[in-house]
Amino acid sequence: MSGSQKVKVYEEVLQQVKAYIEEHHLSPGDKLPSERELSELLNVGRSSIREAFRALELLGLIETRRGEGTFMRTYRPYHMVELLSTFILHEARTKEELAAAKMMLELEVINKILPLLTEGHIEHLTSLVKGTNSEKEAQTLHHSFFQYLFEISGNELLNRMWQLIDGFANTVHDFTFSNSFYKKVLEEMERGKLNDVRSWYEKELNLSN
Amino acid sequence: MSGSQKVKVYEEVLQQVKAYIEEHHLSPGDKLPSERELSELLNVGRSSIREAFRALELLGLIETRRGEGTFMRTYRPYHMVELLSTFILHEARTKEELAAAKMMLELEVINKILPLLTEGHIEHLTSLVKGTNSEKEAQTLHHSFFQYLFEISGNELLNRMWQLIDGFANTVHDFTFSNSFYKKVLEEMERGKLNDVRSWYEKELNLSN
DNA sequence: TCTCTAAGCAAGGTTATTCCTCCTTCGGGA
DNA sequence: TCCCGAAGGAGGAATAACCTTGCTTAGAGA
Repeated sequence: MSGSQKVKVYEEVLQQVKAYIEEHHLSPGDKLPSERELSELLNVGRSSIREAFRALELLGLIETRRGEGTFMRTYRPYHMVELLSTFILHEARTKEELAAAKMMLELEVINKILPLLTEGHIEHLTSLVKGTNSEKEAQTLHHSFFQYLFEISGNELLNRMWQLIDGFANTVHDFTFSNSFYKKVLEEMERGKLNDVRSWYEKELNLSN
Repeated sequence: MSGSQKVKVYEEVLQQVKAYIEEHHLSPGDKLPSERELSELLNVGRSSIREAFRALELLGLIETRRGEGTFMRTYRPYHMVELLSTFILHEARTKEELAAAKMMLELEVINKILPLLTEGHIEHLTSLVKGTNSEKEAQTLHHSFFQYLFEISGNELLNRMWQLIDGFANTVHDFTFSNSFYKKVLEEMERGKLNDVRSWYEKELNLSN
């Protein structure tokens, strides 16, 4: 007969919690109602609340402290990404999609900050690159390099999208960029031109494949 | 006892499940042990198993079918991306950021499909644009125009991201593009050049501000 | 023999209860 | 004033109970 469109209670709870957060304008650090309170408020069992909370916790959106309560959290994808990594290593298609999204975001942020760049910015970035010699630090360099760019851009949304994608991408694939990549980017930044960065970027990707 | 045994049971279960999957070489479609079985096997309550399963389900790694069991699933990040996005967007959604993200995605998809374009694609897009005369249909045109491009690109992740941003953007602000915008885009597509699309795009945004 | 139906069973869905542990608070005594 | 301990609040966890769904199978009837 009619395909059971049954929405699970914990999914319903997720939506309700989301609505609650919006309604009360909760920000990171703010306290959510206790499991028992929510249980009564939404007329569902405490277990269902817990199932929803544990899912949100794994995503990194909330934090629950025993004896204290459950709190909003500034988003950190760390926990979830680590778990996912072991499951999705073999799916090539999503791997490519992740790489594409990552590249898009990183090229975009470079493009966006071009008009905002100051001497100080360039110096900071240069010192970042020059301070990195070992292979080990390469991934850290990449992250802090672009993190700095996103901070300059001031676009929180793009920044969060990037952090998420970057986390995933790094578990699936080792994006290692040669030191010269950053140097070239810096050179072009100083000239205010970025037309060729894309092609360099793509070359780097091929190298590390 | 050193007091705080910080690791929650459901987190332990996550690791055990991961180990089980690896040990038994489970692939998408394969069945996991039932909640009750796992509960006995790992010597934890069924609630804890459920908390772990619900978290995995939300991540998109497993699928549970009532009365049947729990099964491995081919990973699709889109489910989770959706939930995350609503939270992330809630934290950081200014009109400008949404517009920037939207523009980035739309320019990106144009760029990505350039090498893939055929005569048929161009014709389809042209007929879309020419068939739209009224202001009312403008938003629909924009959506179907780019939806078609994303389909050509085949990148599900970018498509998903765009749909989310587009949905949000449209609720916050009316992005209306003049008909000539699409014509220009099509012209440049045929030439295989896209350098100037960005500037047109930005002009359109200013017009509609 | 074939087919349809009803019973049984397995599995998830949901809730309620109970007990435990940890943290915060608050009040009394030194 | 300061310190300590009891009480209460909140999450952590286990367990039992009952429901719905879907599959399987045995049996009755055509």
